Amino acid sequence: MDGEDLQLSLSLRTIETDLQISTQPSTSAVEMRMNPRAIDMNRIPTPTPTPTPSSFDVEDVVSSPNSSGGGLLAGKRTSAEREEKEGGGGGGRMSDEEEGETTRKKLRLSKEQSAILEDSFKEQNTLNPKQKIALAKQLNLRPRQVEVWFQNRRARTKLKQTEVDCEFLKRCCENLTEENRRLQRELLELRALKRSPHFYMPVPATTLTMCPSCERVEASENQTPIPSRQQIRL
DNA sequence: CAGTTGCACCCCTTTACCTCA
DNA sequence: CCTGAGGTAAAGGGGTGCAAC
Repeated sequence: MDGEDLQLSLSLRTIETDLQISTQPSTSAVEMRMNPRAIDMNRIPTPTPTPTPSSFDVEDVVSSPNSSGGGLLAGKRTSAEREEKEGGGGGGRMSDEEEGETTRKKLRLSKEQSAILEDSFKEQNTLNPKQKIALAKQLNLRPRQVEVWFQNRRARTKLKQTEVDCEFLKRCCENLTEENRRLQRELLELRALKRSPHFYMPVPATTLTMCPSCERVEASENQTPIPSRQQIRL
């Protein structure tokens, strides 16, 4: 599935779930029960009287007049986001009064939102701007939130993969250590055998060659009584 | 054509908040 | 009820690619 297809499927899902979302409270009743203080940060902060769910999208999309095709918005600091920040949303310190109203609260994405994001991530772990906007609209989140979620998700994936790789290398290391111990033991045994007076007696004109893969010692006729370098070095 | 600038995007690290044992 | 640990949304900084000038 290429980007365009994903885009189409996302758009379709947007339409589908828009219908569902519109009939559902954005903060689940369960969440509110669990945390009565919870503010519904999943909703776009819209000026009070007439909440228009899609109004932010319009502003966001037009926010970057310079953007050429690939970069409608998101990324580091779009003008819309800067405005958002300066308007009091973001990191900078502000008065207590302001804080009470506009401080970014740590939101918890609803299970439904997380599930949809996960599904999208499974399809594609990066989003183009259009997909991001569509997904944001579908989830009733800001595009920047979707983008951040994908960034964090990629980071989590990478961390997990690193852990798996680390575990694999650890096992390799253990196996090699064990193999090393085994070879050391074998070496000692062979040295002891070499010191034994009967070592050369039974097979005077024969040398011992060990196959490194099957670890079998094979006796073979040899013209020279002295083993070559390729043969076992004791 | 090379250099500069602005923008968008990504990754990484850190911070701040939330949840749970 | 308090607290520390773990999870995670979000911020901030640095690097890179691209288009316009």
